[in-house]
Amino acid sequence: MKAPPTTVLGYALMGLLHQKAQSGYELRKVFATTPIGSFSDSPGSIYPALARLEKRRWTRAAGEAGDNPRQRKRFSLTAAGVTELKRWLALPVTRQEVASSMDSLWLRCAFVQQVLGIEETLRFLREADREMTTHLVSLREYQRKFMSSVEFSSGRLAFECGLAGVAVSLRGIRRAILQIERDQS
Amino acid sequence: MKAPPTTVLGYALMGLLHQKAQSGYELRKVFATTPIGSFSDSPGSIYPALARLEKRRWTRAAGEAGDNPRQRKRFSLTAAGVTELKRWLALPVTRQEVASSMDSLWLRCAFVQQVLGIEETLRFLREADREMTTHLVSLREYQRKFMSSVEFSSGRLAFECGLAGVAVSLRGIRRAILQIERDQS
DNA sequence: TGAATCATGTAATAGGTTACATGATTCT
DNA sequence: AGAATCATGTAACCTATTACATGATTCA
Repeated sequence: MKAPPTTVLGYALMGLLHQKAQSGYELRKVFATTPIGSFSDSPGSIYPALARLEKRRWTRAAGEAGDNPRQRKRFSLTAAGVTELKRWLALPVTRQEVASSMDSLWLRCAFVQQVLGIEETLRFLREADREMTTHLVSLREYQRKFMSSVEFSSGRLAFECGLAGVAVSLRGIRRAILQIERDQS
Repeated sequence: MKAPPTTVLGYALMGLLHQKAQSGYELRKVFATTPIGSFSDSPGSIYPALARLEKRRWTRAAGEAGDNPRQRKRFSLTAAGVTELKRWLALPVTRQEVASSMDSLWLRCAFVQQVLGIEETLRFLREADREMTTHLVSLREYQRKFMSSVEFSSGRLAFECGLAGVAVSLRGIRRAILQIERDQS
């Protein structure tokens, strides 16, 4: 239908810039040295992505000394950038995101509390809970219907690990919900 | 360095064609209706991918009636295709694959036993065990060093779920190894 | 001063996504 | 016959990847 405003990488960069203004090089190091999603740290992905954000006026680059383009730049979110980041984080959790874009969901999960606050986090986690529960049910149904034959068991292993991974994530989310509810009362 | 022979999608198609010769439409339905990886079922991805495989002589298309290009085709693996699939499945499990291409690893896992047999499956699973163990250790080290501060806990949630997911997968793989060893004796 | 690293960028290429197009078959 | 679905394909666009290029800074 309509093209999405930017890519998951774009939102990852915006989330990191929301924490603090940084240079492209520092952002690359985050991707290279921390287990935040699985984004490439290659300059060929980061700098074009930053340029796209700048063209949208969601970020602003401040050259630290003079206007030499080869100088270190400090990127920061604009007000419009913060708005867009918030919009993306507040987007409803869909069945499709849970089924085939868990990386995007985890990324939103990583930023939502800091950017939107605890109320919205709770809403977000409850939505994730609901959608993942549904997804898990349909995975189990599929397993019952089509994976019951013993055939080749490493194929089953792949399926079961995927299923177990979803189940674990769901448990984590439920625990987080309970924790927040406990803290609030 | 050098471009990979084909994409993960290409190997997914080859793995499915190894099970049985199928049409592009049937392959699309597999992606649309089963939880095998998260490949798009759009014709714009499947048919070009099949065409690439055919150009490499890894698959052959047999038109079922006449040579009308709009007729249903039945794709099957050639001998060279089987060789290439086996080569890919036998590739060593690397740290990098475990850290940022688990989808490729699960796909290999799903096909390895059927295509390479039980001996190679055991070797594959043991390699995966080794690399995932190492990865898990480094994740825990990162957690100890940088995630100890309480800061924003939904960020921690994302990290911990990722970590728990790896731990669960690893348990699954170890259980599979034990199962195979038990069956062999 | 020379080497390593910091820091930003570009060019070529290839793959995926969306939307569109087209013909064949099946069902009512 | 008309509608729905089966079935394959193409075109435009965008993004990521790889490799290369270039200048600035730091440190021995």
